[in-house]
Order: sequence, then C-alpha cells, then structure tokens
Amino acid sequence: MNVDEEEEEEVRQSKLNIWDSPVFNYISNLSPIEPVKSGHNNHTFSSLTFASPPSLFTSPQISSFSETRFAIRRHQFSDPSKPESSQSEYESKTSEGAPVATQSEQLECFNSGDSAREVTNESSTENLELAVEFPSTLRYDCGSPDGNLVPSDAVKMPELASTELSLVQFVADDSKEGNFSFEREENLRGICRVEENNGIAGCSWVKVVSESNNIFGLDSPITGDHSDEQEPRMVDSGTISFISNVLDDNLNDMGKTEFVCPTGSCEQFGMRESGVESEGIGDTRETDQTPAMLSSTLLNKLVVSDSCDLVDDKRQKYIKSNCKPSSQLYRGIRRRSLVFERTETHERISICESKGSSSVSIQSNYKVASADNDLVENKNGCSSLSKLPGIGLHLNALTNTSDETIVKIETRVSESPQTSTPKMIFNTSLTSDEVPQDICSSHNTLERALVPWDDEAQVLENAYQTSECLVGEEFDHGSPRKKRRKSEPVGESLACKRCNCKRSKCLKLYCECFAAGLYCVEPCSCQDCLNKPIHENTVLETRKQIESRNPLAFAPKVIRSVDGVGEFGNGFSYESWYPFLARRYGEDDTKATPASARHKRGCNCRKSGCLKKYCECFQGGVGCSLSCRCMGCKNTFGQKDGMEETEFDEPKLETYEKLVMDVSLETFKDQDLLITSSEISRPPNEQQPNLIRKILLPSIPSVESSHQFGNRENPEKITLESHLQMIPEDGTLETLESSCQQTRSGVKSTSPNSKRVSPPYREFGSLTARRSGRKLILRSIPAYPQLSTDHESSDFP
DNA sequence: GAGTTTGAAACT
DNA sequence: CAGTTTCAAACTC
Repeated sequence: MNVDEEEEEEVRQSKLNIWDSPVFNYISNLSPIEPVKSGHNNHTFSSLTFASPPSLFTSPQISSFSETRFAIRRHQFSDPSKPESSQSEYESKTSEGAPVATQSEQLECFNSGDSAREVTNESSTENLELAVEFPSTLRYDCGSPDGNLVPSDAVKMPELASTELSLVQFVADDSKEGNFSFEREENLRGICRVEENNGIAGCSWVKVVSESNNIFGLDSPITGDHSDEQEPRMVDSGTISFISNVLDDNLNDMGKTEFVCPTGSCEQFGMRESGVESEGIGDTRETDQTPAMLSSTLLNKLVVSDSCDLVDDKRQKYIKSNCKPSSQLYRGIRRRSLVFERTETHERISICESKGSSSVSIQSNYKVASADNDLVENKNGCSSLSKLPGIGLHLNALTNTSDETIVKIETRVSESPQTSTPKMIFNTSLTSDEVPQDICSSHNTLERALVPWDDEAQVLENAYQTSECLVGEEFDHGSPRKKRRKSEPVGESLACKRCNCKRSKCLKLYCECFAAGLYCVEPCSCQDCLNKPIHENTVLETRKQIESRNPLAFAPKVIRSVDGVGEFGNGFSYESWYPFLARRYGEDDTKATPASARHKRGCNCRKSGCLKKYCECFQGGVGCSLSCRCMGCKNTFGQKDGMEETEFDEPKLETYEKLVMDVSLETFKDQDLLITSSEISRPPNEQQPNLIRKILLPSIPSVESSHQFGNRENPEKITLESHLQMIPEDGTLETLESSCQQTRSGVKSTSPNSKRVSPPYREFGSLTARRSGRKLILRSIPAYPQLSTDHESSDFP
C-alpha cells in the first residue's frame, strides 16, 4: 500500500499542473482515482482506490448527472445477491492485478456514477461554490432506500476533503450496506467497456462520463457542456416533454410503461427504489434497459439536448423523495396533462400536481387512459419527471409548478447568472413556468407525478413533498376543491389546478383543468366530469370544436411573449433572457421587465379594478394593456392607462401580437411562419427593443437549443413526426413553431425579407404552455434567421 | 361552508 | 359584433 500510495501521490502531483483548478486539487487530494487513471499504476489499483470517488464531487449540475447514474446503479444494486459476488469478483481482480482493461473498468465502474460529477466539477467552478450543496445532494442519494453508501459518502465528503478516505473502510462499509459499490461496478461495466473499446487505458473521466451518458441514454450534457466549456445548456420544456414522450413511447413499445419521466432520468434516479416500483416489472431488466432505451431514444431522436438540467431537477426531487422515508409518501394529486395532439401514441404525460411528491413516476401499469392522447395523470406528485409538464403536460400545466421548483430555478440562475441562462430555461421548464409565479405550477417541476389514472392502488409515493404548491393546497383527494389556493401566487401553477365544475362536465373552458389542457384529477370536485382519460375521445372532440371556434382558445392567456417563455411553461422567464438579448442586441438590460407580458385578449373588468383575480390580467400577473376594456383599472402589474410597468409601445405590441396571431394561424395551415413585418425582418440589432423582447427572446432559446442539437445531433434525426402540434396560442404559438423549425433544420432564416419567429421551445416535441399547455406539434421548424446566425452562438450565454 | 360577486365563456 | 346567459372561480361572511 505504501508504495502504491506514493506512486499515486507522484502521479497526482504530476498532474497538478493539468488540474490546477481548485476543484481538481480538491479532487485529487480526495480521490485516489486519479492515479489510477493515469494508468501508471495498473497494478496499483486497489479496491481502496475506487471507493471514495463516488460521492465526492457533486456539483449541482454534476449531481444531476451523477444522480442520474446513481439511480441507475441503484436499480442495479437492488439486487442484493449481486453485491457480494461482484465484490468478490472485484477483490480477486484487484488482488491479482487485473489487466488494465479490467482495472479501468473497475475504476470506471466505481466512478462512473461519480465520474460525471467529477468531470462536471472540473468544468464548472460553480460547483465549488455549490459544494455546500453537495453534501445534501449526496445525502439524498444515499438516502436511497438501498443503500446508504452514497449518502454516507456524501456526508463524509466534506470531512474527507482533508482526510483521505480509507477505501478499505469504504469498501467495508459498502459491503455491509450491501450493495453499493459492487453492484455499481457491475452495472457500470457497460461504461467501462465503452471505454475499453475506445482504447483508453487510463480513463478519461470526461470521456467516461460522456460515454456513460451515452450508455445511459442521457444526453450528455456533460460532454456538450463541459467540452464546450460552459456553454449553457438549454433544455426546453418542450424538449423535455418531447423526450418524455419519446421515452414513454419507447417504454410502451417495450412494454414498460412505468417510467414517466420524460428524460428517463427518473428511472435513472432510481425512482423505483423509492418504493414506487411498479409491479410486475422486472427490476433489473428495466434498469438495464433503461439506459439503452434512453440512449436510443435520446440519441437517436436527439430529442434532448440537455437533459441535464432536467435531470437535475428531477434528481433533486428524486433525492428528496428518496431521502424521505417511504412512509412519507404523499399521494399526489393526480394530474394530467392532455396531450391532445398526439393521439397516435399513448404517451403519458405526467403532470404532477405539485403538491405531492414528486418523485415517483413509475407506474407500472399505467392505466392512463390517455391512451391515445397524451393525457397523463399523476396522482401524486408528479414525478418530476414526468413528461414535463410541458410535454405531456400541457404547456399550461407546466406553467404552474411548485414553488420549490421555482426556487430551484432561481437558485441556479443566481449561481450562474449569465451563463446559465439556458439552464435556467431548462430548469424552468422543468420546474415551472414562469418562474415567479408558478412554480407551483409546475411547470417545471411538475410535480405532478404520473399516476395511473384511476388506479389508486398505484398511488405513487413521493417521498418528497413538493412544497409550495402543495403548501397552498391540500393533499386530500377527498376534500373538495374548495380549498383553493388562495394563497397561491398569481401565477399559480396549472399543475395545481383543480376544478369544481358542476354543469360543464369539465369540457368547457370554464373548467380550468380543461382550459389548461389537463385532465381532471381526484382533487377536483367536479361533477359528471368527462375530462378524464377515460373519455379521451370526448375530450379531444370537444377540444377540437372549441378550437375550431377559436384556434387560440387553449392558448395561454397571458402572453409573456415577450418574455415569452415563461408563459409557455418553459420555465424561463423573460427576465432571465432579456439581459442576454439586450446585451446582444444592444438593448439596455434595465429595460427588461416582466411587465412586457400581456393578456392575450385583455380583460374586461368593471368592478374589480383589475386588482383581483377575477381579472385575468391580474391573475396572470401581468399589467393591463390597451387591449383591455377594463374600467377603473388599478392593476398593480401595470395599469391600462398608465401602463406603468409596461415598457413597450402598444403599437408595437399590437403589431407583434398581430403578427403572432397571423403566424399562428399560418402556422397551422402551413409550417413555416413568415413574419413579414418590416421590423421583424430587420437585423436583430436593429430591431426594436420591444420586438426583440417579444420576438427574439422567445426565439433565443430555440436558437440555443438548435445549437445544441445541431452540434450533437443530427437534426434530421429528430423525429418530430408529429412533432408537436402546436396549439396556437397567441404569440406563443408562433414562437414555438418557429423555434421548432429552427431546431430542425438548423435552418437559418429564410427569406431575406421575412424572418421567422422562433418558438421558444422548439425542439422538443411537445411544448407546454402555461395555461393552454398543449402539446405542440411541430411540423416544420422555421428557423429564426437571425438567431441562427453567428452571433447567436457566440454571444449567447 | 354557504352565499355572493365577478367576469370569462358560451350562446343567441 | 353586441347582448344575454351560463358558468365557475374568486371572494366574503
């Protein structure tokens, strides 16, 4: 040992140059892995070396990855028998001085889960800062029912920093615990193999990580992100949803319906372990397959570019859920998102009602009535993963997420203010829509977990409570809805929506659930409700009728367009993006304000002074605009007359809206949307701030995404088949579509004269809009010309 | 929890 | 498109 240690030390030092960063130093100090990787010490590999890594560095981001992997491991771990065998195997190898390949495998295996983290850490300095969080993260991981190693490790981490862990102890602990490392090893081998194939004796963690990602089907944000050095990842809710859909499809195809999570990260997170395991499904297989599925799905379809964020969110939720005792399961509110557009597949969308827990989305037999459409209901909290609200969720649903989610988002933002923008978006999308309001809503977080539609038995457990949304609301299914979330913020999440319809059968827009594109769930106290997966056909028909009357009927009422995204449930907020845009296009950052959002049609309040929720503008957290016909407007978000907070000119706004509308309509007919407006056609920098705000902003995300996709994926691969149909909403619609186009073709803008509006979330098949929350089917992806061009890539945060 | 108010949705 | 009715959320007590 001594010799080995010395060697390791040498190696370590030699590498210091390379790994100068504090993070690496820290890592190197802590983990013996490095030396091993170096490959110098093949024989030096001792089991000990391996042990520590896992929990060591988890950056928030990383953690997500790691967690994801962890989850996978857990699944694998679940098998009690394996641990020992694997352990013995491992030991024998070690003692014998396994061949390089073997060693590398082992290392990788051990670290694979963590490797991601570590790698990530390298890239991001944030991680260090976030280090504080690590412990918690780790703990959560540990918290998994199975094992505690991780957790323990995590906990120890801080301490370990100074002292090297004794791997031996670790191992011992693990063995006691049961299963941790060894199983992991076995499970992770796949990764190792990959590595071997690549001919890399020493492990390049990064590579390993990336590989592992591939293996697991994760999008490897890591690769992209890190390699690119911090290019922010963007994940659109739509993407997520799309992914989830795809995933679901795959699962369904495979006969595994359990996973709700769009990205599949849920699985990875070990959702099952949370105790939610679906019945009748093979544990290991699923676990094993999951990666493949994911990989195939994601990679092939390219749906997800950065699922990382998503993963993170999910992870967090997952973690939370896991951490809590199983007893703490909360029954989530079932929620459902309807994906009207996709009838072909039975996709489940999980929308969570936030309150509940999030986590588990596993359902074994997802009965979702959705069957055809994408409705999904979650009973419990949604697993965060479920399709994003966005996805499966309607945009609407997404929009509202739990507060927690929001919080998370915000946190991230704060962490990496600029660079993270994309992330923010991503997060948001996951978590909730407009950040501010809605987290509860879900939009992102969607805490609504999928829950089999009428199957109470399968109530998901969530260990985690989501909070805020929940806070306001009650979990009692039985309780009538009357307890509304008065406390909820203006933007309450759709996810939290519950109706109390008595005569409309929940098939009219009076019904909030229906209007939001959600199925009614238990918490609803509606009577004679037909807005359930069981009556899917009816729901769809009705919806069509309504849409035929008013194509934008299900569109979000509030157009944040400008900021746009928020509304869509992306989770990103105008505020988040604006600075970037402004910077890019020379607009003053200070101008960025949420106020730009407007109600689609404007309100018509007469008595409420636009100071109560009766007022849709107020309810939506936006100021009244010229389009409002309200009397005595006192809207604190912006009065119609004063337009205090409103920054943009009405005329422009109107123009924009008009354009949007036109575009939307056009889009419906056709794929491409061209905006002919002169303003739009102008070069970005020349555009009016407002326009930029309204139009460009939304597009940005898409651009980003397109970027990512472009790099990683082949646009062609994206099967948008149906891609998302968009349900037009005001501006949202167009935006979305356009973005979609972008993504797909990577097309640059089209004709010189016309520019296309890019939708915020394009890429992913489904978008969720806040209120309307529908899934959009993207047929063509209009490229947003300007964005697609150079500067976007370079400048974007 | 019941009743009232409110304004959007639906209808004419 | 305007007026009326219906509806359910928001609100009050």
